Amino acid sequence: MRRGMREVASAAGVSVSTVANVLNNPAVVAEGTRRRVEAAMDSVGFVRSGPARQLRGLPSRLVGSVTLDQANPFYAELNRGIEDHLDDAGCMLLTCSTDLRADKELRLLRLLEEQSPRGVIITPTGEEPQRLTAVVARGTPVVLLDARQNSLDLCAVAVDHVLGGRLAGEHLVRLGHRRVAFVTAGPDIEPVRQRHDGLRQALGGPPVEVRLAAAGFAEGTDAAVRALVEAADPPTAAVCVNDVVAVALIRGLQARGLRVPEDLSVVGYDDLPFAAHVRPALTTVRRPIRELGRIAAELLLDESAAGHRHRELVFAPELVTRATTVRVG
Amino acid sequence: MRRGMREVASAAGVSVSTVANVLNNPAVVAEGTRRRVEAAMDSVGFVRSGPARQLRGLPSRLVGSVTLDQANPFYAELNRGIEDHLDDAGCMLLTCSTDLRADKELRLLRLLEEQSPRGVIITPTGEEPQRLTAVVARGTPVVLLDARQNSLDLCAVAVDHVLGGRLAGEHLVRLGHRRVAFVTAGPDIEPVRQRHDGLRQALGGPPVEVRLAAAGFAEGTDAAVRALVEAADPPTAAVCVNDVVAVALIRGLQARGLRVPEDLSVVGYDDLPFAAHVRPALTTVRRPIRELGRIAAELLLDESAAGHRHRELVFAPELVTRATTVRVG
DNA sequence: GTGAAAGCGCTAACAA
DNA sequence: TTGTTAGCGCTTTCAC
Repeated sequence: MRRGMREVASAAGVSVSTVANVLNNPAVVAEGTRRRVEAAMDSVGFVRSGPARQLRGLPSRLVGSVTLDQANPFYAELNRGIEDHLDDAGCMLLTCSTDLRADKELRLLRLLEEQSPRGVIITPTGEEPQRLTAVVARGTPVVLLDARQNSLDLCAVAVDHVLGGRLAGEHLVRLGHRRVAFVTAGPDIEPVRQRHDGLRQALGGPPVEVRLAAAGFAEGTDAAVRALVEAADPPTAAVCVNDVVAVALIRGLQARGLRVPEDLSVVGYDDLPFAAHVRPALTTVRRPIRELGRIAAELLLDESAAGHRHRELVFAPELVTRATTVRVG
Repeated sequence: MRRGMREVASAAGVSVSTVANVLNNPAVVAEGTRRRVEAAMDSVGFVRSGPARQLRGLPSRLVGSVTLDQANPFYAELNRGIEDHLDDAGCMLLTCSTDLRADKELRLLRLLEEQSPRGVIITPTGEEPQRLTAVVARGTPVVLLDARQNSLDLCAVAVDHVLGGRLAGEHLVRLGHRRVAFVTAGPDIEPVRQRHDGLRQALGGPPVEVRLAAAGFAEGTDAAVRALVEAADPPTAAVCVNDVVAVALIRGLQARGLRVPEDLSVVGYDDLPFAAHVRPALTTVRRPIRELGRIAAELLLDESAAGHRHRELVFAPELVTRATTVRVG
């Protein structure tokens, strides 16, 4: 069934080392022999064995990507960026989703390590790096995504979320908003806290905090929306932790007969492809998602290069003004 | 750096085969020895080598997924379904994107084969199965996704797109529409032709054909939109090849000052998560995307089971009526 | 220019 | 109950 170098060798009437030479050192083999071997490869349907090469200690062509959820459009886009860069290098991407569960992350990292990948790009579920410490100690290169490097010395690709939160806040302040909510869903992981901090800086004080019950498009928004609009001194604007939450919020507001932006201005985060296409079009904070993935892949592949030095790249997000924010009295 | 069974063996003062027994046949090894070996595994940081196991002919834990574009929300969702089922079986997913290019597909299939995966789940770029024939002949299990099985005898997970097109068409006919357009982007691959056929059946005649310049959310819609609305006898409704195209169309219409659904009813396809959240909310044809992925993974893993018989599963899509379609004069 | 041989980490059949 | 051994497909010296 599976034809290897041995089959090629016997079909071409040469030894396996000659076949190996054709593959790895073609200059050294005679023209005619080379042709014969190449023909034999075609006719037997030769497929080089990656596992065997790895066993010999050659660099693996596999790279792991550990995100929160590859179905989430943000991570899907990110993975595509990673894939694009890896593809140029003949490498392939193993994608996995942790669902923000530390135990699943741990298990996935183990599984990944067993494939002896060239490295792993990870959006960590938590800040404590114990899980990663072991992986790093065993020599698997790790690139952090959307997480600042901490005790571990690693390459990292990050976004300045403090700036992102500040951009959103300053925009609203410029429009005259004074009471502003920060709307999240799910746990307060580090990037979320940073956005919160930035927003607070811009407002000169803490925002009103609102938490939706789930991260999905329209799940569990009702209670949060009610809390938001029925507050004693209701906010006039809301900064959301991401575009998905923003859309869920807008939908919840509309369901209660409230208008965006007239009754509440809303700012998203990420500028996912759909952000420009919901109605009203979403004002949001953009980060260059695919580029983030590409750079992460680049850093990872560079780990194996001689004289590699770990680097941390921080991207600056930018405000994209659309139709969900307006000036307030 | 990387600690294997040998290191564990010497740390525990046993032979490698005893370590192997602890791993593969724990019942056979003495309680005390087992504990000693397990302790040694922990202390040296043992990671089992997948490549070495594969070399020995054990089943691979890698599965390839070849889609058009993993950043596309449809395929992202699909891959998540695949991942979920694979994860239960301790397998991992290699995702790659062909961008509908046959040459890239071919190259990716080669790369995948070199990893000797347990199998490959593929949304083929074209109908000619030559590329796949070779893969199948070499013994790699292949499951077709969104493609009917053809000359090759393979497992396949498909959606009845003729029915899908018909559902969209019948809905519009019920609303009194007579002139209906079919709006596509990109090449007419088989699933697209099937939707077209279904629509034609419902209409009792061919739809007006409109092709957007690109598949992206809002790219190149302008000319197509103009052609659509400036036709001598303009259609009153449009069935789109997918939700992304539908949103692009709606946006193009709105940009020209036309209203949906008053000036044109629009039907999408897929019911992607955002479909319910664009405004007006999209009437569309739903298929159970994640489930499709799960089943595909299930079929693939079953290929290695004794007595496996190839199966083709066809899912029926269903119409989801929202706000982009209305009754016409 | 070509081939023989050793060994990567593991498993499985057999020996002790 | 544990150890010895051969070999999976490949690369890499080193001889020829």
